[in-house]
Amino acid sequence: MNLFADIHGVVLDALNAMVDAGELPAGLDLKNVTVEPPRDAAHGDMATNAAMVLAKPAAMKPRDIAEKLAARLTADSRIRSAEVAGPGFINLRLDPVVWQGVVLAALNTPDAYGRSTLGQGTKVNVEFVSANPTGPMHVGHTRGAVFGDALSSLLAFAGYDVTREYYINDGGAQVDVLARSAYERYREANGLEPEIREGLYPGDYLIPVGEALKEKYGDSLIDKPEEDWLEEIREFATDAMLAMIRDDLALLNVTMDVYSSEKALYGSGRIEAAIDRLRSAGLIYEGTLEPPKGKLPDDWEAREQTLFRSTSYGDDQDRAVQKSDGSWTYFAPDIAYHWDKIDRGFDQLIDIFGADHGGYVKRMNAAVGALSNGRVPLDVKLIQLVKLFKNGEPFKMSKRAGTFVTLRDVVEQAGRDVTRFHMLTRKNDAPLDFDFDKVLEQSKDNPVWYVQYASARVNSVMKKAAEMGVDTSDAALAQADLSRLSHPAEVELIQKLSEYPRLIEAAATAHEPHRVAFYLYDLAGALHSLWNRGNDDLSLRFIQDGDAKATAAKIALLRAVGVVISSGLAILGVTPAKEMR
RNA sequence: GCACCCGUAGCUCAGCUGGAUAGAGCGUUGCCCUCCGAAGGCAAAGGCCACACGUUCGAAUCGUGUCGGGUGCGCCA
Repeated sequence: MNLFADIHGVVLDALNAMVDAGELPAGLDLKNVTVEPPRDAAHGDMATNAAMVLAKPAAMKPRDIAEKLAARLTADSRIRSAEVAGPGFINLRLDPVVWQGVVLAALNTPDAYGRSTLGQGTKVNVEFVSANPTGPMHVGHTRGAVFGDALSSLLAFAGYDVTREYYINDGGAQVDVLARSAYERYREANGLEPEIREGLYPGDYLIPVGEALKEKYGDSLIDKPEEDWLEEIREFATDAMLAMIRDDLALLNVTMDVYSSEKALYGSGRIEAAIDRLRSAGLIYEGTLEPPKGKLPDDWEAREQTLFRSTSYGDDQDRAVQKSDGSWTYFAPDIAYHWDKIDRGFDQLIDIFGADHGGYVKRMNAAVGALSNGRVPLDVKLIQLVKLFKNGEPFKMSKRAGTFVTLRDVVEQAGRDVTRFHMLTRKNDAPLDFDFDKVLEQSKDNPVWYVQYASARVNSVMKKAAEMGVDTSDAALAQADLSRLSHPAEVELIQKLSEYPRLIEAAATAHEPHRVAFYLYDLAGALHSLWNRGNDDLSLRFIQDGDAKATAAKIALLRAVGVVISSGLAILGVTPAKEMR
């Protein structure tokens, strides 16, 4: 149930009826007609801009359209009044029964309220994290992981068929570095002094890998040339790192549907096939790139290489797919990988990158556009940095000193729910502050706590009501006399609930899960506000001593709020709190 | 030099893809609570939405330009 969509439908029907009656010309484009909540409550419950949008194409005065439309709208039983205001808005006041219907919808189908068919089963692939399998995940990955997972849940809730996918960058030189680093730890496990040279990964996390290697190979690889062990150790170490990454993701409750390997693309002919496809479209050529502008690398020299004509698809310059020595650039398998996703039948692709990879957005868009003939849209979401703080002081990280903060550190200190929620309290392309103390603070300026507190309050009152003999099952509450929820403060809360389905669709369309977090904060505020009014006005308390009917109605509202909070938190991957401690 | 992101209250940020008098938290200033419906409540002050043009009935939102901040910029991943 989406109230705004319903009323939007009423407006459209009325407009069509006006066309039939000759009050409006035929063939008008109605797509800009909207129904939205007004900013000012004095403007009623909803407003439509129909008259203003249609005035010009219909060659009529907005107020003339508005008057006629308003008259028709009031014929609908859900609309109590429709008045023309300002430049041509029509302000609608709804019958109270309509608001009661919102509560009922939440009670009748708690798992479905807010769900949308917007996606219509569109197959969407969300690729995220895709951290190099060379070490544990750090804070930066954490934000990307939470964002990707929440976006995926949001899209699924909005009716899309979502696949969560991780692209394993196991084909490049960095996994060789991993192998060499692991080899040193293997030597260490065999009682030798490890030589962690500059450029190798010094982290302790490879020590157990070295020990596991010793268990498997004994000392048989000691003092052997690299070509004898590199491949085996690389595979062994990559597997170990991937297992570690899976464990890290599990800490956040993130589960991927598909892991795709870059390495598996090599030698399979798929890279060649992807490039050939571009070539047959005339988008591959041999050429030399202009030297980079600005600071010129001192060892720069012009070389001919195989280039992708990404400028045909909006990129600033063409991009190399093959190095001058004939081997692939990292971009080539990326092209093949995205083609593979297109090939698997996805209708939409979403990539989630760190903001430092912003320079690759255009070329990926170019590649996907070319490979799918424009059929498959790619939306690349960039995730900005997370700045860590402790007690308001910047928390310094240094990879070299081994003091970089891992995902595990964050989750162990802040907790999964707090971490997840807080990571979504900022738009993805805005930098995020993460203060280990503040996120655990119990105060109104901590959104996590504020929303959880609302959830706990709902729970505690429900429990109390049940103890007093109120039947708090959804079925029983749905029978309550909801017309008793007539106080403006109560109606206001219901109106907030009515916006949820609309919010879901907007957030899903924009690929912005943070909107759900902000909405929940708002909703929690509305609940707390009503709660606080109960301090002064006893008639607004949820439990009305000696008035079972009033209590039932108020508990029904409270439960409906609980339903929406749980629903929204579920999208964010956060477990609602039952009590605060 | 070019591209992308950003510029909204003193601070940190929202702003529902173009709607009416631009919002929240913190901070500031007043009242109130301190009877566990505890971990605060109510209210006020605070804005040329960086700037300038343009599109539109209507712009924080869209376009162009300028200024300021961040990021990236041959074969590295």
